[in-house]
Amino acid sequence: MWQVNLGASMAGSMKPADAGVLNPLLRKLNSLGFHGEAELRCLVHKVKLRGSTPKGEEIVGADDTPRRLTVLLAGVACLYETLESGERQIYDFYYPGDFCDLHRYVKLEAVAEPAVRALTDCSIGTIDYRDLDRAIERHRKLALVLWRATMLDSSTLRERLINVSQRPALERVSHLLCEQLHRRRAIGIESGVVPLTQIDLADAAGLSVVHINRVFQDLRKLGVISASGRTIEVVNRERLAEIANFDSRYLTMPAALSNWDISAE
Amino acid sequence: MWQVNLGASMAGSMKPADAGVLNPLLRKLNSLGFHGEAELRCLVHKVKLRGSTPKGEEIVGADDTPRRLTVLLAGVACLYETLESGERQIYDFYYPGDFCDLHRYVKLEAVAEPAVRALTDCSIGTIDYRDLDRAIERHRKLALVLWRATMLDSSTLRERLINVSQRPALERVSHLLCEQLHRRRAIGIESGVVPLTQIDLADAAGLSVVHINRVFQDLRKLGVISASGRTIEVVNRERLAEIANFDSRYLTMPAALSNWDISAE
DNA sequence: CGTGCTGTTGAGGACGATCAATGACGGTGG
DNA sequence: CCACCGTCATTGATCGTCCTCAACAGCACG
Repeated sequence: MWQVNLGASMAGSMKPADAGVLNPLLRKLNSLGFHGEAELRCLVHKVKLRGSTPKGEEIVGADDTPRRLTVLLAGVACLYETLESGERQIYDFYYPGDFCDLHRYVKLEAVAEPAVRALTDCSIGTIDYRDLDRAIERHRKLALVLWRATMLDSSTLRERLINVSQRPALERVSHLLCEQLHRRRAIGIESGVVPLTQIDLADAAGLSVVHINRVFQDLRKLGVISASGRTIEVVNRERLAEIANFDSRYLTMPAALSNWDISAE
Repeated sequence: MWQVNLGASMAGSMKPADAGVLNPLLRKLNSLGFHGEAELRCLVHKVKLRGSTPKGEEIVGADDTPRRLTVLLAGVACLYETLESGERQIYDFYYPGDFCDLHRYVKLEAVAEPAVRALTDCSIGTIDYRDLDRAIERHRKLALVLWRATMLDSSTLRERLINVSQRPALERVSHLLCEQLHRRRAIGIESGVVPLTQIDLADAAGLSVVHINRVFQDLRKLGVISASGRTIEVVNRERLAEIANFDSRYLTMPAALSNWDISAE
């Protein structure tokens, strides 16, 4: 774990080594409406890189007392909770640039909260709350931007509820796959591979693994996903989106900036 | 619609007429960790009372361009969405003091968003975004407080997802009822009456009305709810909570204040 | 005194869960 | 290189929860 040094360089022109690592975060902040070199640097400056977290490992525990914000920089993780019954419910997936535990920043106090776990090998960065506090103090718009980030999560969560509550299995799984593809594309990954297991999808869809598998057979028969071994690969996005009745709007934040731009800057 | 005048009086000592109306909001802000006369007055001052909204009426439309924040002052409302299939999914219930459309404040731009509808006769108040912006500017902690309010909504939403995704019907309905009782108690209503229809519960639980009805029969046989006609009344809370496996923690915000108290005041 | 909305009841059927094996793959250590 | 093990995927059979359709009853409203 070491402090990132951006030097005098700007985000976009960072030295390749650092730039590559933190780019997802910059991209994310941008998509949330946080532009401007000074502001960006102010926050990105404070990111401490933590080692990589192997697949299956916990990134944020349920009872951790939060002292810093976690940002996913590479890999795929999930927000989840394990119920008394032993079932795991996945609330959300995280991709590079996503904040893993923003919900704890405003809540504080170690109430049992959902945890975050690596679904593939991940690498993460952290920002101490103290640094975050100071950054917000300096650039008030940052509070709005982070708030917006949590509202995007809410939006995803609502969609997840619809998915689980209303859609039949085939549509449900398709929808989930569509979401993954869309989010990966948003961070520059064009491939149709979804690096999750059927188990992960089951826990997100609220279906049994067995049934997920049967749905996969159907999707293969429909020529939507590849029949190859382990890895899930979508080979026909259009068809998939049709089946899923997918509307990606819930995943993106409208570009318009808030009143805060006028009144609070 | 008229501007509330608190005069020189403080929140707690307002003239009965006004005090009664705005008390739920004050209570809510308090529970979110927003104390202090000046701060409270600053915001409450700006509330404009709107007439009462009859049961069934829409309070916030799906495509409304938001210009003001809506606060529920009396009655019960819900956040919902109507799907292509015609099904209604209820995401959350609102009780007096709750903000109905805080999610729009940070999102802006008229994307289709969930709407809010009155489930009983309601009365609401509004705060213009401009006033809200100014209040936040003056008392920075207010941004945190409102952010926290949205995070509480998220918490409820996660619980709703668990409910729909993992719990069998009897437990599911019981859980929903427990939540209503708990939230009503939090605003000072001790009665066991839940002023919702079976239809409302069905749309929140993701179950058919028919099945909800059957679950109700069971709950009556178990002596948990009254057998009387229309109104739903819980007569044995303990039993209900047992059945539901209810843990109310997701509904309340830990009292602890944020770092912002130190760094941003 | 109809007309709606909500609640109630019955019958039949579908979707998905559960249980129980088996297969395939990848990594590990001998 | 092979044997072993754990994880993940696959398949079959059975069962149960909940849905759908359909009809009717009750209360509340104008």
